[in-house]
Amino acid sequence: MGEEALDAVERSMVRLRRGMSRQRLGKAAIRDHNLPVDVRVLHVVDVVDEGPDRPGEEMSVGLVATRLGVDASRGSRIVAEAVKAGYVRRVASQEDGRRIHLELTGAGRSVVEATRRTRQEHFAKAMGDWTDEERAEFARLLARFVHSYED
Amino acid sequence: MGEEALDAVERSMVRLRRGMSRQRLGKAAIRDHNLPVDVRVLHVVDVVDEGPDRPGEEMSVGLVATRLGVDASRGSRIVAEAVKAGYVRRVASQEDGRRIHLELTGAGRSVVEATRRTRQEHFAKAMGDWTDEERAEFARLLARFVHSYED
DNA sequence: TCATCTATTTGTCTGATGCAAATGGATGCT
DNA sequence: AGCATCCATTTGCATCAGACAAATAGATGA
Repeated sequence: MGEEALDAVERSMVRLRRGMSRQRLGKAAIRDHNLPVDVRVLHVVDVVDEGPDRPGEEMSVGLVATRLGVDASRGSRIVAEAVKAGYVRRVASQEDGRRIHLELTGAGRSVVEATRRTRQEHFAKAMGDWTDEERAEFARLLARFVHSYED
Repeated sequence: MGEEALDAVERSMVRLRRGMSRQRLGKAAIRDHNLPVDVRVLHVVDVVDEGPDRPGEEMSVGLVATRLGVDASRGSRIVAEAVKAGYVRRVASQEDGRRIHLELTGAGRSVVEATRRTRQEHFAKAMGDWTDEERAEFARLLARFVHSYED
């Protein structure tokens, strides 16, 4: 049942993953493309923008680390970079002195919007000759897939 | 036009990418999960299994490097690992002494099949409650997406 | 107050990776 | 033929990401 589809999805996913990880830009590329900052910083900005898992919760260094799939210490350093770059601000929790809320700064918000727009253009090009129905269906199925996949 | 769909796709892709790169298994995980070899070796095996870009062409170290999105030197080293692990064999080209063909060994082929099966089960679980039509449609659109995306 | 727990930071070591130089065969020109 | 040049691959070297473990610091409960 759906053997072919499964096979096709698997092959596509392998290639997609490769295509994505190929985008890791080194320092040289960053200089050449005149990017504002390191890509890792952008990841942090994205994560902070996504907000906490549940309402009431606050963005923390630990949560960023979890989302990025890295060690807490690595998370700490990456967040420090983002802060130094001026895209993320640390706000001390009033309730728990160990905890630190992370917020986007104005600059951070612009970066989020800019990168999101860029990515969207990129994807829009990939789906250039699709019908609206196909785009909508793909968006729906992909979201569902990602949701299940994250377990 | 399709603004929402585009936004949804973009967000899903960001998360998917994170989920995928999170799977990078360290040495410890390999030991714990009792994996046969390093994950990088598996990537090489996958690439070699996919075969060359065009018929007539042969798998080379350089092509593997390109597919993996790494430097030629890195490619060379990773291929060397795969060879050492016994999954890939170097075959000297009879036409061009500089060139080396890469082939899967029997063990390499088994690894490809095993990992492919594992991944399929993984994805099958993620699409467990989908209809056959949805799976087929997703497979179709995803393949199309990946194809365009690889430019 | 002390013990313990948790979030974050810092110290340190390993390994991935890129860049540049070296190697070695192929090809073309004189 | 001899030589210059080119290209695929390999090797030397330096850098940076990232994990593990220890240190810090506030919170909480006995």
